[in-house]
Amino acid sequence: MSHTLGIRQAQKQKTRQALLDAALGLLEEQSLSSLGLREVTRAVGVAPTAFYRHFRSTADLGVTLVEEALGSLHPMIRTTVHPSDTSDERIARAVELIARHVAANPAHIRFIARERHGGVQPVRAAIQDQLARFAEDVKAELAMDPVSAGWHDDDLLMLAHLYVDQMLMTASLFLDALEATEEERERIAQIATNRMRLISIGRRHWLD
Amino acid sequence: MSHTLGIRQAQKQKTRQALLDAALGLLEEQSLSSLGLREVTRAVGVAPTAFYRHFRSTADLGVTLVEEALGSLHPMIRTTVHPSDTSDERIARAVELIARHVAANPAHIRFIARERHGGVQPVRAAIQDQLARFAEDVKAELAMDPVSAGWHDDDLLMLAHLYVDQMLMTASLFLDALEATEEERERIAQIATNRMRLISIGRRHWLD
DNA sequence: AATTCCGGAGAACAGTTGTTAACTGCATGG
DNA sequence: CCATGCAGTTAACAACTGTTCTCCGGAATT
Repeated sequence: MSHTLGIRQAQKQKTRQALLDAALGLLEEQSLSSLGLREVTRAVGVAPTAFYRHFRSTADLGVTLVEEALGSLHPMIRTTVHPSDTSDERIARAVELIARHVAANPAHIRFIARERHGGVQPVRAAIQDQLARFAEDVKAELAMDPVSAGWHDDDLLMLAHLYVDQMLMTASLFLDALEATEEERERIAQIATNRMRLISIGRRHWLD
Repeated sequence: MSHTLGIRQAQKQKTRQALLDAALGLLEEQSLSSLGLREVTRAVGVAPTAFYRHFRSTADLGVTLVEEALGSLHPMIRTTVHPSDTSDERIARAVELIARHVAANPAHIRFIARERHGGVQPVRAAIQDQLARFAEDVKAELAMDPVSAGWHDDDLLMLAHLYVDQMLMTASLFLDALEATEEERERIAQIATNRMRLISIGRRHWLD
């Protein structure tokens, strides 16, 4: 099935990835709406015009970055929310997993948090789209849980979105604490855990 | 106490406000990190150099905008969260109030949501600072409620931050639906209400 | 082996940016 | 009434931007 692509397309994808990586790096200290295409090509060491061989504009590149950052995260989300063990265990696992993911891919997370409400409409739309898909995933997993018996479909989706937003908030908190001490990060993990716990408690008593 | 300032300082504050207003308008379709000072002065109809009489940089202007957008909101927050009537009544009142505030000041809210994780550090810091103060306000009001008896201080602050974040999320949702139909906005209000309700339920059963 | 394809380079374009310096006119305080 | 202060102007600066067109070299195709 997998066709080893010629050295031509290989080179193309290589510079394309270099452009994406360079852009992601530059976006740590600015927003996408101020990212110039020359800036990116300069960072890669390539002519400005080469940019057009890969992206129509920086906004287009941004949409690709959204895909790169969130596209492969769906399985991760599903297994995390999957109702297998205790609620508290699940929460602890989720917080731990978020902390690891942020530490491993800080630039991607920062990009998403920044551009979710950023100044470039297509990118905003792409992020909203991915987050909505996350919410659908979460909803599907929540529906399997016996706790969700008797719930309205709308309320289940509401809760799913609440969880997704919470995960992003948590990620953003860890992001700000990347340079901080171990104790500080532990404190943040504790707060994030308690937030999730409180929401889960609300969930259990929703139908009272 | 109030000293009517001379026609000199009056004119100065007038153009200063014009700069702020023009910037806020331009920021509806871009991020602060891409806002140029010439762009702003051009929109006002004033020489580029005049900008320096009022702000050191666009980042400086941004910090002022944060103050303008959030500075006067503290009393509003306190009275909204104040434990006077039923929890459900309080929530309905809060959602209604947020909807009105967003409809009345969309640009300010958009600016805050956008720059909260935006690319300009001083502005980010100013927003975080204001939000932290909101959380302190909310915590103080929550502490008055008998429901909060026996709560740890940390958990009370955790809940306060959760409420603050929730308000901003709700505001952002209303923002995206400004152009939408009345029914759509009503649907969003319903979802936001349910989110708050679920959190409040979690709060009531926190000490179980 | 000859030809086509195409990622990237190079140069040039009109227009933009932030910042500087020296100025002008008018409200202000003595 | 006159001298000072100061908001805003004008002009100029080097540096930067996105985009177009033309070209090159080497991989891909025939």
